[in-house]
Amino acid sequence: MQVSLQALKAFESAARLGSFKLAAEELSLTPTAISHHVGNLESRLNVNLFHRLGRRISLTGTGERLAKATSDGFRKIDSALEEVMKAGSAVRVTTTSSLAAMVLIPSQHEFEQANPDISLEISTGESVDSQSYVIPVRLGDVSVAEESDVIRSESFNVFCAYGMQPPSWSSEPITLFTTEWKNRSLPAPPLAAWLEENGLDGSGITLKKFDQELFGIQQAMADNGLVFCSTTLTKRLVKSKLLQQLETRPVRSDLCYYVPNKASFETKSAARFLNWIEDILNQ
Amino acid sequence: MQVSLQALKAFESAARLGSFKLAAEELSLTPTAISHHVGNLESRLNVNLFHRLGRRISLTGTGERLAKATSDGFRKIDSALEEVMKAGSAVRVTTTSSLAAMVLIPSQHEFEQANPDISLEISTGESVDSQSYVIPVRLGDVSVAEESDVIRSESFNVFCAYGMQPPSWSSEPITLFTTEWKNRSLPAPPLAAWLEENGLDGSGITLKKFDQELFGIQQAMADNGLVFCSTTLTKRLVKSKLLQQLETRPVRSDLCYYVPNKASFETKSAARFLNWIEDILNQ
DNA sequence: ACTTGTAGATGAGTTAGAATCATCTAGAAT
DNA sequence: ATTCTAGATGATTCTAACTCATCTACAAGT
Repeated sequence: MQVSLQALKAFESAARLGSFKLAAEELSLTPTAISHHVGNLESRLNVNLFHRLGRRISLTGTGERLAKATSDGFRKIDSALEEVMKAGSAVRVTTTSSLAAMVLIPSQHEFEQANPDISLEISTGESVDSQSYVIPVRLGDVSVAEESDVIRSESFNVFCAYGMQPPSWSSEPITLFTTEWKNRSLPAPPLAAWLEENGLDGSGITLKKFDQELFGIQQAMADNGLVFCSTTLTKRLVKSKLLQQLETRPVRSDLCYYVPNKASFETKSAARFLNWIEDILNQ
Repeated sequence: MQVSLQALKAFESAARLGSFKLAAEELSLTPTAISHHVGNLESRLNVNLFHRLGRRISLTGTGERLAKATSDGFRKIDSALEEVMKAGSAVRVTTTSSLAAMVLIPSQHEFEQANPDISLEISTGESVDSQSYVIPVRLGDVSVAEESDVIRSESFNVFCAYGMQPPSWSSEPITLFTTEWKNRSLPAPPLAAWLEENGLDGSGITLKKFDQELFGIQQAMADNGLVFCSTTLTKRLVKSKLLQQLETRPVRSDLCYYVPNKASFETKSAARFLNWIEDILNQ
């Protein structure tokens, strides 16, 4: 290349700010460096870019044209770069309220401790800014998700508050919280399969339904009944003795957590997050 | 600055060409340098820009986005630069047919000998590409042109072919070529003033008019008569003994050659040309 | 008119980082 | 299996970018 890009950057800055001194400050250089760069540029192009009126400078016509183009060009490059840098330094995740509240947010601090250079942002609901660079962790049908995108297949079981006496299924009346998704295309929690697996007929059970697993789990923790829900969401609560799993056998469901196009996330931060969450969810 | 512009340029080139090797050729570097630059960029941004499939590379999504923006940005800068460089290495001049044919073109070679780094392009008529960077040398009214833009005030006199006997104004019938500009707003050649200055009454003179001085001068050189015209145009012909000036007194006119906004031409080439032509025209 | 301060130019000297070289690896072609 | 090509990696070299020291020109106080 004929002229150096740094010289152009120096010129662009000086042109925009109307001063070598200010340009030097902006680029963390000395005014001398700017002067050299601009001089170099002018002699290579055989054109005066600035009028020198003693110690005051002003753009020539040619200078103005060049400045406009370089400013536009560098601005374009800078903004793209900023985008990419944002993507590299932070991981943004959207997911369901339940996974966020029960798993991600409680573990957020731990992740950031282990990865001090990455800031983790967790949000729920539809991502407002439908930017790329946001990692969606979705709950969906295993048959719909790409196999390689799945990070956790869901099993279901029944849980109660920690330290409670597990109920005798036949005698007492039992309140069981479960979930009915707003989104009807999602497979329902496999309650029937679970009853069968555990030889129960479900008589004496009063079902109460929420549209998010989160709420049922909270009810169970408050000892207002049992909850039939995902083992993924409860693992942490069981470990920290806020919830206990009944001595029943869990059943697999058709639900899974998956990240669409998991392999398409190129940042090292994203890769670290994805490895981490897969570890967390699968023990 | 966080990332170096040269690294971006290397990346842009590699992305566009799909190969480090080709990028290296384009930028006159070694493939190693490209590899280092891209690697550096990736680690600074914490993002993979290329998939490495063995010895084949392909852009990641992020890489593609960044490549698009950088390509656009650099292209913009490059094209502006090219414009400016063209302006710096060549001088383009438009002027009247007469000045071009009688003065500029005959001296063109001399100018290029003296300024081997500058190529001089001369054209006549309206400049088709009304680009800036073209220097118009106009013939006009001194009272219209800015004083500082004037490069030559016109004087008029009568000329004949070299070696001819100057006519005796009273006895013989005389053919005198003169000019009537197509553009009627231009001051006419000061023939009346010239006759008065030289104590002649004009009887016995047959006037023939062209719309360009050029033609009258050619007629005179072909010894078909005398020509009343600009001393500027004929100076060279007189010096090279193709034309001779009569022993009459020249008269000043309101015409002049001028370059609109002469001071606005910032290239060194333009400045050299303007100095040179001013020298030529004023001896 | 004489300081004083500021912005930039200029030339010499220093140094960071950019490029190369040497070496290595993986895949493609023969 | 061998060879060839494209790229990665690490050590070394070297250029050009930056700074420092010095100088000039102008502007604003005093």
